[in-house]
Amino acid sequence: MSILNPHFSKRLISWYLDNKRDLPWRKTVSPYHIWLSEIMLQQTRVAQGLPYYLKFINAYPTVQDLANSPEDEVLKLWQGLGYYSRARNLHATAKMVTEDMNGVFPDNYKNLLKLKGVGEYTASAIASICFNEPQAVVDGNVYRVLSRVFGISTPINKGNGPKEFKILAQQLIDKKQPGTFNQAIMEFGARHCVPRNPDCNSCIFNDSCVAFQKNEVEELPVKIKAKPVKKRYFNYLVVLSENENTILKQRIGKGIWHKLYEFPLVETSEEVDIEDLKNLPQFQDFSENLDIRSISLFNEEAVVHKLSHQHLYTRFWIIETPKGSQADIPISEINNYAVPVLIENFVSEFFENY
DNA sequence: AACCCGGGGAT
DNA sequence: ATCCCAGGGTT
Repeated sequence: MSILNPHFSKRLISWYLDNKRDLPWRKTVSPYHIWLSEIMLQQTRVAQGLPYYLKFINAYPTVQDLANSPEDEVLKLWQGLGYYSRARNLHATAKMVTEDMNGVFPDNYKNLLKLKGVGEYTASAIASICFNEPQAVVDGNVYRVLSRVFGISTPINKGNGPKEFKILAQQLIDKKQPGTFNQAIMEFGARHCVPRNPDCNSCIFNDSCVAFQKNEVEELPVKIKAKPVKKRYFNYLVVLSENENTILKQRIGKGIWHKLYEFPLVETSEEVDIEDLKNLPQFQDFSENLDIRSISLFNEEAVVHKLSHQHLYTRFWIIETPKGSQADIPISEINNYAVPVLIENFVSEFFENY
């Protein structure tokens, strides 16, 4: 017999009050601050998101400040945090709240869901924490805690798995303190019921946890495996003019790093040498109106930039041009542009002693 | 329903 | 290497 509501929530919240971390967004119920923290923490660890949260509330004390900032500036502050659609949607929502909603966030789950970048999880988090609405959150922590404590082997990322867990979480939530319950179950998953080697012997649920009793803790939750990563081959064309200018392009359309900046890119299906590169139509388009004095390869060994779903084998080609070429961005100003970490790493290495 | 979207930390 | 992280949008 598994643990029943309300014993589950009482035990959980008691644990939380004794063990919760002291985090800045736990000192407020301001929808702007809670919303900002929740967007940043999507698929992102607290330790990684925290410095960005502090940067943002410092740069943008209010939603109006965020709305009035140029998108490029928001992306620059977001640089390095990944999943950049979050930053674009964040900015769009700030403008919507400021311009169309009189600067006031929606105060309930249903209307919060209408905001760009706010899905079921985030709407539930804001509604429960800021407005005391009993909407249960279901994130990676919740899947893990519930699948183990209740011995549920339904895959969390297939079919009606998500719905099944949402229903259970909704049955368990403490309707008098939904925000505390939601944060408690996530904190418990993050700090105690961890993915690997959890300390079940000291767990508050070890008298009732189905997975512990059946020795299935390591098998839960069940998750369908992702497809293997794709390999891609990037050749960045790093222009260096005699007067120390370069060329940056903003990425457009679909795909990774939308709206971030990078050097002109030639993608190939495999690694290429300098002669292959020169014969590629993309390179010929690039060099059409460019007076190239020399081309040299910066890194013989490709830099492998690893994303969740693709590995980018990257080589940087240094292309020297005379003064007054098309290169229009002073090298010293590259740092003003939002660039992928891959580019940032190259820039800091290459130009460190330039 | 399947696929795409980053970067980093833990094991 | 592999897994996972306070998920959401698009197709």
